[in-house]
Amino acid sequence: MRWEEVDSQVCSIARTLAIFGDKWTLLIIRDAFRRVRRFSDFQKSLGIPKHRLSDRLNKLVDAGVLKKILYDEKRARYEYRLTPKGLDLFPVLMTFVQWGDRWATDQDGSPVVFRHSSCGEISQPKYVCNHCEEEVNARTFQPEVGSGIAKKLLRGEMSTDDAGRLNEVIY
Amino acid sequence: MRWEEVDSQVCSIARTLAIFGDKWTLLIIRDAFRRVRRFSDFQKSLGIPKHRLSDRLNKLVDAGVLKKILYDEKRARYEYRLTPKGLDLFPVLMTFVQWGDRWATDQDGSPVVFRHSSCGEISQPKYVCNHCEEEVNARTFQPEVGSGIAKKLLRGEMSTDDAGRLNEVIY
DNA sequence: ATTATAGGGTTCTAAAATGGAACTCGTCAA
DNA sequence: TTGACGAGTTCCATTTTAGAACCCTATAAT
Repeated sequence: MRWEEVDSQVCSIARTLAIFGDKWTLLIIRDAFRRVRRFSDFQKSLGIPKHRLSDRLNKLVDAGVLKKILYDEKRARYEYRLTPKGLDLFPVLMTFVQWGDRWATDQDGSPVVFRHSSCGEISQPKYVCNHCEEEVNARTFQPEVGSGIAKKLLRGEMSTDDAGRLNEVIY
Repeated sequence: MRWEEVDSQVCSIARTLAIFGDKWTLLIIRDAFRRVRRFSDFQKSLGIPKHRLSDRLNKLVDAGVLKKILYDEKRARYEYRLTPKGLDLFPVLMTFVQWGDRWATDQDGSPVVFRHSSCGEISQPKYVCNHCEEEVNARTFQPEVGSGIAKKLLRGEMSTDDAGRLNEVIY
């Protein structure tokens, strides 16, 4: 595919990357989770050029990941806040944190740790099957054709070739 | 920060994005999990220009995420395979899949579903606390200064200002 | 009343990243 | 001997980015 077609791929990873697959966007989201809300605060925190930030924020609002909330009517000033769609990125950020903690820190260790307010412990969350609660990994998880592909095959909008290799695949 | 400084940020998200924060890299990783291994197969699968693919594969090898395995001595042909460091990206990809399934599919639903071979069920994995096993979200997870920041504060390599807002933060 | 400042945007140019096509260079198979 | 394959490279046009300067409105300071 060409990059402009990425978001029309029948692949949730590709479609998600179509929104977040650039240098800055996920850092903006990270800051939003840290309660950064205003244009100038994002700019200070990230050091991103203004027009780039402006562009990214608008795209995230268009994508429904952030919403603008008026806080100064006269000057038309807005805060940028996570929508439910944006808040749902929490696991994405946490997997980045965990991977970075394991593979991309210096000798000082994890910059930040997380305390789970429900149990009070410092937690390293894990990714488990919602049926048996066992931790999952690439070897125990096999992809199968889902409705998103199956329906397109039925309607003849996809070739089995495109969908083909799925059942011989690790992940 | 400027982008070149991103990987020196004391932030695991920033450091992870320094490797994967571009259009193609995570799609290459996705394909690697799908057992795509050879240059031409990546190219066919992705439609990425060859020199771009070449560059990305080399960077991933340098980063220790992929390794080259000789499969044809005479012609010096290599396969690209995930290292343990690369395999550890599985949760990252799965969170992308889940977010995309929830927020970026058409009406046909999830393109791909996953069966957990341990229990035999179609699974929607969830992210749980490793102590109490409760599912986590932004509200129940509070960041605290970890050793990576604490040690730098002690050595005077960071200002409390940089570390400051951590304890009033959601995520 | 005048000036300064904050917040948010634009516009311009130079530098970097990207895409597309053509070219190379050993093998291998017909 | 010719053609094709796999894995690159090289060159050039296009797009994306960064950095700086400039603009505009409304409040705050003198």
